[in-house]
Amino acid sequence: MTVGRGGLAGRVSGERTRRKIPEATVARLPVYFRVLLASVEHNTTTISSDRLAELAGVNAAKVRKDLSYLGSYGTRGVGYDVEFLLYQISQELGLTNDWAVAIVGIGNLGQALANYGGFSARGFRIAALLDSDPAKVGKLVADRPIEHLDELDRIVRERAVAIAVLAVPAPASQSVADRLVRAGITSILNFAPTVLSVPAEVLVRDVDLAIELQILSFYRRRRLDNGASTTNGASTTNGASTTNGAATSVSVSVSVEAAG
Amino acid sequence: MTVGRGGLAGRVSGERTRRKIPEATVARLPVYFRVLLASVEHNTTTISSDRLAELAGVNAAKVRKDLSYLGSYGTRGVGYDVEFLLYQISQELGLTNDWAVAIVGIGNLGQALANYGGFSARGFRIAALLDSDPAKVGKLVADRPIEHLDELDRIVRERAVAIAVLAVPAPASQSVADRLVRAGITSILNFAPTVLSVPAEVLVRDVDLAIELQILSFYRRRRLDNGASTTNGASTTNGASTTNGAATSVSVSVSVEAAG
DNA sequence: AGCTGTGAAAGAATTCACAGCC
DNA sequence: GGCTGTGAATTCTTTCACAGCT
Repeated sequence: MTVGRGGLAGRVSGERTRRKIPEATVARLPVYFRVLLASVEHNTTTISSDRLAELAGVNAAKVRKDLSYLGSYGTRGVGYDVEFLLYQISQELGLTNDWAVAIVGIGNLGQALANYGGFSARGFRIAALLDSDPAKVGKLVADRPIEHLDELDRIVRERAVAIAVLAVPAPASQSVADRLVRAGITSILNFAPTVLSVPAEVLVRDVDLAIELQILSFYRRRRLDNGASTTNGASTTNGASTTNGAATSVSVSVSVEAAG
Repeated sequence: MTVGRGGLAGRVSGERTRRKIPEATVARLPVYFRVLLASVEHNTTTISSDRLAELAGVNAAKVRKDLSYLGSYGTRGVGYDVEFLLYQISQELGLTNDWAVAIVGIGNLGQALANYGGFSARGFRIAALLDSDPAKVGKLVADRPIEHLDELDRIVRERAVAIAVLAVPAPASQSVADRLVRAGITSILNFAPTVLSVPAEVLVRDVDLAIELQILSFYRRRRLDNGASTTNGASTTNGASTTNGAATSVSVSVSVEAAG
């Protein structure tokens, strides 16, 4: 349990037996991670829960409680060591694993994701871009050729792909998901506005962009109705942090045949 | 309170005094809405909480409780009238308002959003595409010309834009947000991986795509650690529905100068 | 003096379970 | 018999407030 500060060096043993981290906390850890990443670039070596809370848009008690689940590595009177915190969080989120990710469906959204630099910076390596449109196969997106969906099995096996980002149109999403599962994928980030049915051992997380707009619309309407009272409703400034149940998804013009 | 079924006709009065809808419920209403929209296309006229729960990936008690906040419009022994429910929800979410939306930052993600048909289907009208890169101005995306960010004030005024979708790179996001606020925008859907600071009356909702992957990674790792016990962790099949605190954002290659 | 870590209190969300209506 | 609506019980999350270390 030493590992003071400095490099993100090896952890000591006895870490597997950590308490269960609440879901709400899990959802915030990536935000802290992002903020800490920015701080470390400004050569900040130490940060207080107050400051971190401000940057992340939450309150300080929450930050302390959240971080305490990682094991209470702060120093009273001082704060947290930024690098060590980063290490702790990346460890907890499994970002040290270098997950291979396949993006399936290279329409506008798929391209946007392929070009998004943030993934690699945060422990995810894009290992394949797949589409079922022959006209797209071979084209380069983010310096990588699009491959045909039929190659899925081989690619998953050879490149040890663990996570698939599903960015195909809604009507194709279930059948493509079925193929992903058969190929051995166990985690899917689903951007299609559908509820996928998959075996229990497969994790699915939904992101639906239209739903986000609808939620925004709800709170806007409520504000207007209530005569724009400032101290009301949810999420103001930054830390909106509204609980977002099942999220939505974008279908976007991607061509993936309704495979079977 | 008549308004039986059939057209989404006029509501009766006395609706402003409805109880406060919990945040968690607000986040799920759009999911129900999406599912109901699909059901109505299959000519389903009536739906039970059980069935709706299954389609939405949640449990039935939750569905009933959620819908009860809209006012208890189900029929015991029968279920809910699909069209009427759709009307109720769209009313509640303010989808009957036809909000004008501006997409700011027309990189890959901005384009993906512009081409996403789901918005208009759900009460949002894309009223402008803005970018600060002169090379992009005038180009057509989804049959609409990109306009220069400098036109913002005029466009917001003339087209009554209420909501902005911010899809610019992270470093530009705060300054662009400042401009949006000055132009009179009061709701922002932020895709940049930053915590924006805005006046209290402005609503911000964050979506960070990398964070979604990180959350997925956490649960995957935990499963593996625990020896893949099936009955554990969060979110299995469909209704992942993990609470998603402050979400993340994608920066994507969009060119918007750091205005200011 | 400053800031973490955490029990205990308060508040929200979920789930149970069943009375009540069709 | 089937299904809604909802209090009550339970579980999860947030917030408070302060003891305890540096």
